[in-house]
Amino acid sequence: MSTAPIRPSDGELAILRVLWSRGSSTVRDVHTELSKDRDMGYTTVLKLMQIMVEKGLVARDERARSHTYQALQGEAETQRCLLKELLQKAFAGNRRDLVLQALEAEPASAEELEDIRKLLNEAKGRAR
Amino acid sequence: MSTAPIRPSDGELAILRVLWSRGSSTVRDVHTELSKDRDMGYTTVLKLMQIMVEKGLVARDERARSHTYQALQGEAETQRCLLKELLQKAFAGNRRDLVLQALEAEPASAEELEDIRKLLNEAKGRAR
DNA sequence: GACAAATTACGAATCGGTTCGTATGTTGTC
DNA sequence: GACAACATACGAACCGATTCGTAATTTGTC
Repeated sequence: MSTAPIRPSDGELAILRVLWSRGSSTVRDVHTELSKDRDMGYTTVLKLMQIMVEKGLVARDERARSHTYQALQGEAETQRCLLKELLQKAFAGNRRDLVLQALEAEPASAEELEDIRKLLNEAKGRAR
Repeated sequence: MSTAPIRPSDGELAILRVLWSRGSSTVRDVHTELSKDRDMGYTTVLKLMQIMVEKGLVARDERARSHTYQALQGEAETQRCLLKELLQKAFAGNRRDLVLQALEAEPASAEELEDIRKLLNEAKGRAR
């Protein structure tokens, strides 16, 4: 029923991240939030969000003078989409290698590893 | 001592993949290999590989008439670079979530999970 | 009502990546 | 040597993403 997730660009992803964490937000909200990291103009964010509406990435509520936007696809869904793409392009579909590099990217704490081990056990329950 | 890995574009990554698997190759070699999947002109591949030389992604041996190219950065190194980038941009640095989505992207076989579990144990040995 | 502040709309410049046509040079064959 | 096949070099077009300036509109304040 739901369509396949749309692959957001880097800029779009940054905006989605804000919408996921803040929920419905105005352009000003998003711009304020993003300005903490990067340095971008207000209308740049506005334009990007307008494009995202066209693409179906976000919905716009125009009832108030300041339109509010909300993400139309979930965070996990989007992450999976991007990860799948990288898995194919850079890892030839080999998930074992991907997890390996994820663990080696930076030293993992014992706690972090324990967290991941739990995930693995849950996945094992579902495995065929 | 070695410089940080260079982030290859999608096209460059496809070429690197060929160089990693075939070793030193000519433009023709790479073009033949890539033509199995996509449909791209010979000079497109040539141009791309020339640019990669400029960027320092590959080295070119011009002694023979058909120049041969070889990758200057390793596969694992490049994978880690790309993964790290995605980890920051899409997962806010949360590796647990990344592994979670990797496992959920497609159902994993018990064998695959066992493979990954082994990785985890090795990482645990190194953890602190 | 007049003015300042905030907001949306939109065209245009720019940039990196990609693609390809064409020019030019080299090699091998008859 | 002439020709065909193949190689490199390179400019140019194109595309999506990004950025921003400017205009037009609405709102709030005095």
